[in-house]
Amino acid sequence: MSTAKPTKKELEILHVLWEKGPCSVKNVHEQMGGDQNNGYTTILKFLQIMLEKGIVSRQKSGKLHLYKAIANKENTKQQMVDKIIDTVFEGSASQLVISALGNNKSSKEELKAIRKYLDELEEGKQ
Amino acid sequence: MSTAKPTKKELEILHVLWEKGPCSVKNVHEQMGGDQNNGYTTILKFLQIMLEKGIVSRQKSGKLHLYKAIANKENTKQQMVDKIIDTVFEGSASQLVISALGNNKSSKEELKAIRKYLDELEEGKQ
DNA sequence: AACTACATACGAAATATTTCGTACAAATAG
DNA sequence: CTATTTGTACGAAATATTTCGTATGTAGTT
Repeated sequence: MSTAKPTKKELEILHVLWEKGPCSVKNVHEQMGGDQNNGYTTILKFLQIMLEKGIVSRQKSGKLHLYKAIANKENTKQQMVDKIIDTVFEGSASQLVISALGNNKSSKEELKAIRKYLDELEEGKQ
Repeated sequence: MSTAKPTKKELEILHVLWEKGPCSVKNVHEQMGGDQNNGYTTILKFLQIMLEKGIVSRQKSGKLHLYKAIANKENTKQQMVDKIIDTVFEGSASQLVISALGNNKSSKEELKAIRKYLDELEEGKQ
């Protein structure tokens, strides 16, 4: 149906685009820590590949290109979670949830938020 | 610290080993749908690679080898979930949980199980 | 002994992902 | 005008993942 799953590096780039909105290659490169972490043309190449794959769109702005994520953050995350439920948890979302909470790092506030969300879900099911 | 993250195919194989316990190459191959899906030597090669990487151990049994997963299912899943929380959900487990339940496919029973788990967790926090 | 059945080992091809060098184009500074 | 700066395009190398062909070894059969 929708966009192919991003690779690890593509996901990093998407995070920048989600966070900052449309970016030039330079913007993305800097946001990702500059030459310390990636060559400039590496990022450029990725954005070009992602353009081909339909993961991002672009638009000329003066002499440079601004790249924009096509898929939104929520959908993409949703897809990735659905996939992990499928490949790792044999289709059981609750197993994933339990595993997610299993590291015991969630604060009381977080647990509360989840409970609230459960309430809303169950109301919806009536 | 622990085992390197398994690749997609390695994970498939691990699932078989977790499910069935120690297996011969043939067992794994068959469990994964036989020649329909993978050549016999493909599975063999993977098990050998996984042996090198320390993901599985093996033991001679008569003239064949029995391969056994070293990392257990729970730890491995836990690691993968922790990683996704980190790379995709910026460290927030509750965001992942909400996303996991967001596809609305969870049954009432599943939701109930989660609620119960939350109860246990919170008791533990007192 | 030769044949077959069932195993393992090894090397290498096919594909996907990641990285970057080099060439080229346009605008601007000296 | 030449040099520099700032940008894109392209090709190809490096690495990781996936797949399988071929060689070889060991029992058991005929």
